[in-house]
This record gives sequence, C-alpha cells and structure tokens, in this order.
Amino acid sequence: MPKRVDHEERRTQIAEALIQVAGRRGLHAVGMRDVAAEAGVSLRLVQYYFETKEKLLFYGLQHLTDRFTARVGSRLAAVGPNPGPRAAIEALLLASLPTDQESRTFHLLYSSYSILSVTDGALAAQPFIDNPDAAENTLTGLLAGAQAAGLADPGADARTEAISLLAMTATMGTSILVAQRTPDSAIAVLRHHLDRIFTASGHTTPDARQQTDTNTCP
Amino acid sequence: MPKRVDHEERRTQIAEALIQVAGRRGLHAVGMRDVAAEAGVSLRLVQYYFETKEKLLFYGLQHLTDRFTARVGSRLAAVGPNPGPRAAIEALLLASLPTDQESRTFHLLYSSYSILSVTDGALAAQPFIDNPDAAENTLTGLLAGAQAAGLADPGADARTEAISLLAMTATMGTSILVAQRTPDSAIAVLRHHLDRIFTASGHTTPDARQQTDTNTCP
DNA sequence: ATAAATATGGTACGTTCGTATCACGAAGAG
DNA sequence: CTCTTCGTGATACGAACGTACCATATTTAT
Repeated sequence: MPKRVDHEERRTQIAEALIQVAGRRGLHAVGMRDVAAEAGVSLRLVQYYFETKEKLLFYGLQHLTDRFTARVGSRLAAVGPNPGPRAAIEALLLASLPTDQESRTFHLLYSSYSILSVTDGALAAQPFIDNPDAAENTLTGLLAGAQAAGLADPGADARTEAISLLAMTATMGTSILVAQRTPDSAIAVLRHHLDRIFTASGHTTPDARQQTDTNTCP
Repeated sequence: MPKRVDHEERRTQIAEALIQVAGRRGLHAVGMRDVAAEAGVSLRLVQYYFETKEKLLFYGLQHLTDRFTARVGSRLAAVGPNPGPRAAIEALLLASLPTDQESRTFHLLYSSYSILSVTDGALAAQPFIDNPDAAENTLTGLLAGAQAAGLADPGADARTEAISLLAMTATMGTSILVAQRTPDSAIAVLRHHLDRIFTASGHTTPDARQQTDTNTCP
C-alpha cells in the first residue's frame, strides 16, 4: 500500500478547505470540486475520505463548532486565570461577535447551517443543536454565581438574562455580518445590559438607583 | 394580441408561488421549474415575466417584505384604535415571531436572504437592508413617547432598548424556527423586558420599586 | 516474491439547472 | 382585413454538479 496516511488529519484538512471556500462564496455555492481545489487535492480524494457531499457537510459543521469552541475557550483563558464573572461573561459574549475574518466565517456558516436545518431533516438531527443550550447553561451559572457573590442584581432571573444576552449577541453578530451595525455599537449595547445587571446591586451601589428616582421619602 | 393580462398581478402570483415552495424546501433548493409548477404555469411564463432567476428572487424578496409589513400593520391595528405604547410594542414584537405558518415562512426566507446577501453583492444592494432601521426607529419613537408620558423608566435609553428588544426578538424567532425554543418561552422573555422598562417608573409605580429595594430611608 | 490492500489520479455518466430558441394562437391597429 | 404585437407552449442547449468507474503505483502481509 502507499504511505499509510492519517485519515482524520486528511479529513480535517479537507474540512478546513470547505470552511474557507464556503466562507468566501457561501455555503450554498460550494461544490466538491471547489473544496478539492481549495485543499489542493483531487476531486477523487474528497470522495475517498467523505463518500458523499452530505457527509462532508456534516463533518464540516462538526469541525466548525469544534474550532469555535476552542476559540472561545482560549479567549476566556486570555482574560486571566480567575476573572470576575463580569469579565468572563463579557469575554464569552464578545468572542462570539464576528469581529475578525475567522469569527465572521464562523458566524456566517453557523447561520447557514441553522437555516438549512429548518428544511433539511437530516441536518436538524446533527449535533450542533445542543451547543446553544450549553452556552445558555454556562452563562446562567456564571450569572447565578455573580448573584451569590453579591456582584449582580439579586432580583434578576439568571436564566432569563442569560437567554437575553445570548439572543442579543446572536442578532448583533448577524447585523455586523451584513454591515448593518458596527462591532463597537454592538458591544456598547451588550455592555449596557451588563452594567444594568451588574451594578443594580452589589457592594458599590445598593441605593445608587435612588439618585434618579422621584424619591417620596421625607 | 391575446387577452391583455395584468403583468404586475401575474408577477405577484408567481412570486407568491416562489415564497410557498421556498418556504417548504428552502430558498437554496428552489428552481424556476418548481416555481412554475407551484404557480400552475409553464416554465416559459416564469421566464417571460421575470427574465432571469436573479430578478425573480429580487422581486420575491420585495414581495415578502411588503406582505410582512402589511401583516404587522394589521396586527398592530387589531390591538385597538389607539393602544398604549406597551400594547403597541408588544403587538409589534409578537407579530414578528414565527408562530404560524405564514410568519414561519417569512422568518425563514428573510433569514435566508440575509445570509445570502453576505456573499452576494447584488443582493446586498437590495432594498431590504433598510427595513430593520425602520423598525428600530419606530420602536425607539414608541419608547420615547412612553417615557414622555411617564409610562416607562425615564432613565432608560430608548434607542438602546429598542435595539435590544428587536435583537432578542430576531434570535427568538430563529430559535423557534429550529424548534429549540417554544413561542411561549420566547414571549415570556420579551415580556420580562417590557415589564422592566415599563414598570420601573410611570404613574402607577413611582416608588413601587422600593418594595423590593433595601431601602435606606428612615 | 507474490498477493492483497491502500491511496490516489483521471474520466465518464446521468441529472438538473438556467437560459435560449422555435412555434403558434389570439387580439388590437391600420 | 391584413399585420403586427403580445402571451403562451414545447423543447433544445450548454454548463455544472454529484457520483461512479477504471487504472495504477505503493506498501504491508504471507
């Protein structure tokens, strides 16, 4: 036989090529020949490692989410060994915004896959459907921890706020993608809500809110 | 000549067929033959009224946004002749959620077009890009009006809250579409934020908040 | 050393798609 | 009453796509 190649490594290489070309021309426009050309291999090779286009697309989705999870993790680690909940949440959310080429590609392709899954049952059964739940749970835990530590408004519902933050981040991401909003304005909106959640109570401002209240106390 | 047909009416009929089949099988999967069959006309007719597929898609997008704008308007009118700002905003947001077949189709296709526009320059230049701005401005005005009337928290930034509400609504819509969230839970989250904005001040509760505050007044 | 298995290239096949072409009936204009 | 123009049908064409098939060099196993 020829030089016993690592199949998983080859598949990764081809999947990366898929992501590149799909990020450039759109997921709908990518063909096996494009992927082969981008990866620098023959069409036959793509067929060899992924028997069908559907399998290639599924593997590409898996690879995409894996890479992005790793990216968010490293961003989170970059804010310090044990950051405050607020810093951690901010890092988490901002890492999801499409601010550079890699995150733009991720956001575009993840959205494309999601939309495709609405009308494609086989894709809907793919693993990427539980990733949002994981993010929601992580964020909820972070918020609840901040509340327990007296850093965040104890009256807020952690899960609802987590859902809200993630939802806003997602739409902001798309808005940035279609050049309808700048990353800065998106970040400003997110920070606004973090301020609301994190300064409404806690050690610094137990009654700072009353400065703007029409206070009826004597 | 034959019986002088109304071109605009025919185009509308065909565009509606496009929307139907695209909503069923996905925008990426729709072909001219599918549209023709759905509309009950020949392939040649689709070519006759829209010379090219690109023009058909553009017209379809226009028709889609028109229909949806009308739908939201009628939903808004259905809440009464002059509703309060809160009821109006709630109607506006809830009308955008994909809760029935028509709004599901709209949400799916609008998202598909948006994603397509990222990698298709001609589509990005299409008119649907300013619709979000219009919604944002409308909502901002509604919120500002509520603030002026003393119904909403005067300390909130109307535009930021408008952006946030629309952003959350958009993502919730997609979540409902992919069956990751139920309409009820999405509505609950939106109502939570409306409560936050609308009960923080106003005629009924100038100091109701202090019931939950750690009030430092004597 | 011979055989079996592996990795890779080249290419052909059938289908589908958007578009173009040919053809023809029906109605208003002169 | 032609004649031109408009609406419609059927069909053909070239390209691109996913997939299948055949060939071949190389390496491991016997």
